[in-house]
Amino acid sequence: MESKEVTPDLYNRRCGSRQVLDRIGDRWSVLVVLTLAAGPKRYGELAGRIDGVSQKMLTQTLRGLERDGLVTRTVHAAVPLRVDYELTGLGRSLLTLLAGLEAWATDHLAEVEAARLRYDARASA
Amino acid sequence: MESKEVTPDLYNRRCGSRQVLDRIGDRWSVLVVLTLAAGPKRYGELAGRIDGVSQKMLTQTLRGLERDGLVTRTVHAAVPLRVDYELTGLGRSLLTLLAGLEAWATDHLAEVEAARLRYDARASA
DNA sequence: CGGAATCCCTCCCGATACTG
DNA sequence: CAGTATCGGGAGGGATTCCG
Repeated sequence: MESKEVTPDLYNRRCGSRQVLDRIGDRWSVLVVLTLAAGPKRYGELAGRIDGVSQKMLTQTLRGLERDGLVTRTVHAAVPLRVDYELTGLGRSLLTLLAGLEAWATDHLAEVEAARLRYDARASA
Repeated sequence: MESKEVTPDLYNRRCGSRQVLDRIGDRWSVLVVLTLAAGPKRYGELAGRIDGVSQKMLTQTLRGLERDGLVTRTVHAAVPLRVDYELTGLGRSLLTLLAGLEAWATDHLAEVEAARLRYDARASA
């Protein structure tokens, strides 16, 4: 039998918690979840809001989030077709943390950029 | 002049905050920072602790973190060579958030896995 | 011990075209 | 409008070898 109750080990690549982290680490997942923070959005709205994402990656990301129970996908049988995506309770619980990351990125952007300049100056010296 | 105070837009791929998020989103960066939470660690200690990371990726990740001002690299001129890595103040400020992610991954692992089973069952039906 | 450099291959992702 | 299918380039990342 495979190990199980050995304290979820993020550092073990076979541990599920590592896989969860991998999804969070996905470039687009974070942006999609944050975009859905304000409420349900249509596919096209997401595509328009998130700069640089291809339709393929957006679909793939949404499927992954849906599979993990973070978003729901609702098809409205109309013409033209309409599909809404919305955060689940689980998704919203993650949203809190991701919003924290967004805030951190914004708040410390200047420090990070300053550090980069310093580092690059040294490297070229 | 380039724009500046226009509210950093995470969704714009050219915005620096997006680049910061990309680094956070890096698979190994998160694990390295979390590993350094307990205090300074040698290169070899990091390599041994983080399952699945190659020496190349570990070095590359550490360079990136150092460049962004999240960790410091200290060389002790001894034989054999000894190099310590340690979180900076900036790194520790991020650590708080990452620890939150780790906790989330652990706490909601079961829910995510359950959601996956449900999704996969539907998909194959 | 802690890297740097090289080779090489996978698979991520974007662009395009087609379907319901 | 909201996808699926397919193809191809390129970067990411592993294994190996050599250096200080």
